Amino acid sequence: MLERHELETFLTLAEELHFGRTAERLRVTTGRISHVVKKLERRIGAPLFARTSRVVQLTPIGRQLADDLAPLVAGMDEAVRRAVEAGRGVTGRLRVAFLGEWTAPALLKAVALFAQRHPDCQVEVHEVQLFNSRPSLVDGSIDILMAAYPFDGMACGPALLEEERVLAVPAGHPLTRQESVSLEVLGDHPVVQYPAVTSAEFKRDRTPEHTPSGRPVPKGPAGNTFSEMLTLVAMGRGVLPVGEHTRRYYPRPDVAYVPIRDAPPIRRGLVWRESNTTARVREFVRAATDANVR
Amino acid sequence: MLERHELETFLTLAEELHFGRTAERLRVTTGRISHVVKKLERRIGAPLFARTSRVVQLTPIGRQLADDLAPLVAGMDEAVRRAVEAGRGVTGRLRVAFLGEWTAPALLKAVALFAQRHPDCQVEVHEVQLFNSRPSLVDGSIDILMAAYPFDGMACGPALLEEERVLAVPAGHPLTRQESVSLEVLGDHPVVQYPAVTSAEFKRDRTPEHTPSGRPVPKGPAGNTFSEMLTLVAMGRGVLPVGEHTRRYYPRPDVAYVPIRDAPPIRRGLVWRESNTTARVREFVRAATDANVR
DNA sequence: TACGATCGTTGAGCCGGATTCAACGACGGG
DNA sequence: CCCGTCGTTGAATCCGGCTCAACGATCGTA
Repeated sequence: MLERHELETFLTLAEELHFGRTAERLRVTTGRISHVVKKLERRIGAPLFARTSRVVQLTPIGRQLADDLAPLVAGMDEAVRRAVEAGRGVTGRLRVAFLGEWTAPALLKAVALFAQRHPDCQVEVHEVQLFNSRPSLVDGSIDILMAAYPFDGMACGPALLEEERVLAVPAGHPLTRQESVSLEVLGDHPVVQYPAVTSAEFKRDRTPEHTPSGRPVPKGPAGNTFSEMLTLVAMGRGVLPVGEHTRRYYPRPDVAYVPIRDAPPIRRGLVWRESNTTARVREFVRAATDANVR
Repeated sequence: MLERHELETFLTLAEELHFGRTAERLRVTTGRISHVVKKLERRIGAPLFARTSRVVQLTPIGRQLADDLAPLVAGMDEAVRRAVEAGRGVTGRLRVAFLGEWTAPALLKAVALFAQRHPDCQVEVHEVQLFNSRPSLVDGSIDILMAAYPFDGMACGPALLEEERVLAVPAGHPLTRQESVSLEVLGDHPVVQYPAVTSAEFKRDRTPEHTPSGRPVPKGPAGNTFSEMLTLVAMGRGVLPVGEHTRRYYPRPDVAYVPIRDAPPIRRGLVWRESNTTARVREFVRAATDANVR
């Protein structure tokens, strides 16, 4: 296998047939060209160029080699160019998705800014559900997802949305008489569980196994979708800490919400497959940050 | 354009999917692999491998690049291999030729030894004439020629045959009464000239323009072939210094030969195009030397 | 014919990047 | 919980890519 500089030197000299011009094109000295060609010829075992101080020409072996190598080198350049375009270029297509329609506005602001900055890159906006959000990222059917943190095993950008947590309880539940509750109350009621497809880390964040003081939290039944989980709450099968947006976006007469005073806010932002960290993705995250963080 | 070590590192890792084995195969440390891959990824602008400390896999961009590059690199290796085979290998076909049948035995001894040493290389023996000897070498229709020195612009091996010079004169010429003559006598008689196709250096060696003492040598007519030149001598149009083999191989009753006492011997050996210095050629020259020089 | 201009060659020497080395962090399994 | 396996990281080292300057060969020109 030849070194890059050997390939470049040989092919350029084969094209120019002149040491001076070859050296100039490659930004080196003629001495370098001479050395490299000589070493190549020693390696091949025969002269590649027939040269006097007046004229340089390819020998038959040299011509054969040049004809063989030129298209291969061009192909390599093209392959690398394509890879760089895929990785560094901000063109082509970018598929972004949201999970829960109430997060769509923030995503659309990001899309607008990104589209303005990169008119050559086509953006598709999709919606995914809880059950297919991770598979969509893993199989590449979407590039970026606006989702709630934590989102295990994915790269994530800065938080774009924050909201306080509230406790969903059945309408008329005794807790509704309080202004706010502490996380400690989770030790006193079964807590509805997220479905198995969500990550352990996510579940620990939303439905902890212990209260701040260390008491175990009784596990209630699990739902397959968020609506199903709220229905379980309405049925009196348990309580569920949720974001306060739920008040507005899931208005149900059979469920009431009580602020949780000592829980950190829920953060949301963009997540994507680590191995899909292309310039497109980085640029979209930057646009989302610029558009949503004042 | 990627460096050779980048190509090798990337493709080997894409094959092994394991830093340790890749490092072992390439005889470097794993740190090196890590550095090179990281630099490549910085250049491409996106991850090429998705790696944890347990598993290494290609990203889509990495797979695309590997699939693109692998056949090109294989093609380059193959092209270089072919060139090395043409330059360094002693196989294929070698065309050797003699000029003047009396030199054939020395050439055939060389052919025999070469064929014994390199049974995989087919040798063809041809005969050329004065007028087409140089063109045959230049256009590649023969690789090596057994010829008299000097042979301008060609590479040559060690002298294989030496012979004393004699002066060809018309039968009954006054010089035939002498045991030997000096080169000085060339100043006293027209000298038959070699044809224009022969090189200036060769003509200076055979038909000098000045005697050793500096007197000019009168130029006689030129012949197109050696027989023609001897005929001019027979016709009394001039004299001609020749090798003593002429006595035996051109026995003519109308030409006599007188030894020249102060001329260096005529040397013959193998000549070939400088740009055709392949291993085949070098090996044939070596065989010829071994077979003919005691 | 001597001179200058143009070109490729050569060998010594310098410098930067290729490579190593050793310490470190991450992850799974017994 | 510790240990073994793996990949990462940054400083140190060293080799080879490259320059530089002198040289030789060749051709046009005064």
